[in-house]
Amino acid sequence: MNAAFESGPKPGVEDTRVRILAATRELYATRGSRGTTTRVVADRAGVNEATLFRHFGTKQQLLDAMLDYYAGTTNFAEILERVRSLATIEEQLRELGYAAIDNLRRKEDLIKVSMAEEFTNPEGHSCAWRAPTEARRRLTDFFGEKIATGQLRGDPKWLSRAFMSLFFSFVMARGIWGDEASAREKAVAIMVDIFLNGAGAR
Amino acid sequence: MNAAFESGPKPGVEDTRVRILAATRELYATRGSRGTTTRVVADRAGVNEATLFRHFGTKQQLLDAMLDYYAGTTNFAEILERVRSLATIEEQLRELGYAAIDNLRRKEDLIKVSMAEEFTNPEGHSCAWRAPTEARRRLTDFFGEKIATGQLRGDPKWLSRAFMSLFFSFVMARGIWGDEASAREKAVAIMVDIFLNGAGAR
DNA sequence: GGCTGATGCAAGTACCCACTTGCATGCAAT
DNA sequence: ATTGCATGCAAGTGGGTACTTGCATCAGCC
Repeated sequence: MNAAFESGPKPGVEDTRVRILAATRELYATRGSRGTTTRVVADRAGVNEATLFRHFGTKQQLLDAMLDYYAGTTNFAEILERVRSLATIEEQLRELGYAAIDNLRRKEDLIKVSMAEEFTNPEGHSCAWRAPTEARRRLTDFFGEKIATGQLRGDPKWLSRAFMSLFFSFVMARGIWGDEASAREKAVAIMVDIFLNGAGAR
Repeated sequence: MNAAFESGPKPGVEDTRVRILAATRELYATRGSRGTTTRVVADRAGVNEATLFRHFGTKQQLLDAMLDYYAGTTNFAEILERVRSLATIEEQLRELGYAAIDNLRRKEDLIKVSMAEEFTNPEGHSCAWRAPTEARRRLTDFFGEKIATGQLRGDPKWLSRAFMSLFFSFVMARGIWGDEASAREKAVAIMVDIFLNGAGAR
């Protein structure tokens, strides 16, 4: 029986799990944890509600499993590899900006909801922050090297914080402010310019 | 009968309203709109549940009234007045940074929850964004002047966006990243420095 | 064929919630 | 004193929700 998965469940089982997790994510992102009802999750997953409980035991455990499944770390090391191959620091920062925006957008729904849930639920599922935290650590290291080689100045921890802030807000506040949704390239160019050279007149 | 409030409700009535609104804010901020139950609101306000409905009709109307009451605009014009009296642009920007952080912190709870609710609820109570939107408009104007006088360069809309991003994220992501909660002054100094002069080595 | 384990199905339990109703109370203006 | 109004109180209604249970089905494996 599927020798590749020695101790794992049968293929069909894993499939059910994933369908449930996907449905959970959809609902969690659009209705929040309190708005996510087990019944609707089961329906959307094309699965009986009892099956859902047989798999995950509890609604809370289901939510935890979902966040664990979807908020996994992005391969930031790989991105940095690509970035390092670029010639100028402007190009490198722009590439990082693109990566930041793309990754944030991919999980925008989860991040927004988790941000509030963290407030809203005492025992917040903080695993939604695993990826950003990891990214920031690596970015701090990267900026540390840049400072060492004289391309940047300042405290790498604060630089990474400022840099990520620029793009974090760009994604998160997109709906609030005038949008200009298509302006990804422009946004990156401007933010990187400000980050590198400042807004002061020269 | 209390000639000062010709058509208004009696003093005791207004008091009840406010107590209910305060309790609603507390709960909304810590449990989200779905987690805010009329019963608990009434209890916390020291008021009968029926009274709550007699005042606001509907839970939704209560939430709307609460957000309208608490998310009112901050007097940004006044802040700009104070800012303009400062000598250097560094000082002015720092003062703006302080104001941004203070205002955001004062409504941090509402903002975080509203950010998710906007996703979570189709007809989001977008009035939570009134103040930030207003602030950004005025900040854009302010930066426009600075560009005209040659103290800043760039597009005022993007400058205001970048500037606010720096502080928005500082407040919103405080819990996520290493915190350094007390670092308000340091944060402002560093963010303003980056905004004005960039992080590029000089 | 017989066993095992994942699933479907239907009904049920024990809550919780938004919202209502009818009546009593107490305060304040007239 | 009487009237009006805000409020308290207690019970209730209709609906939703998390979670359970018992049984039938159907697949693959021995």
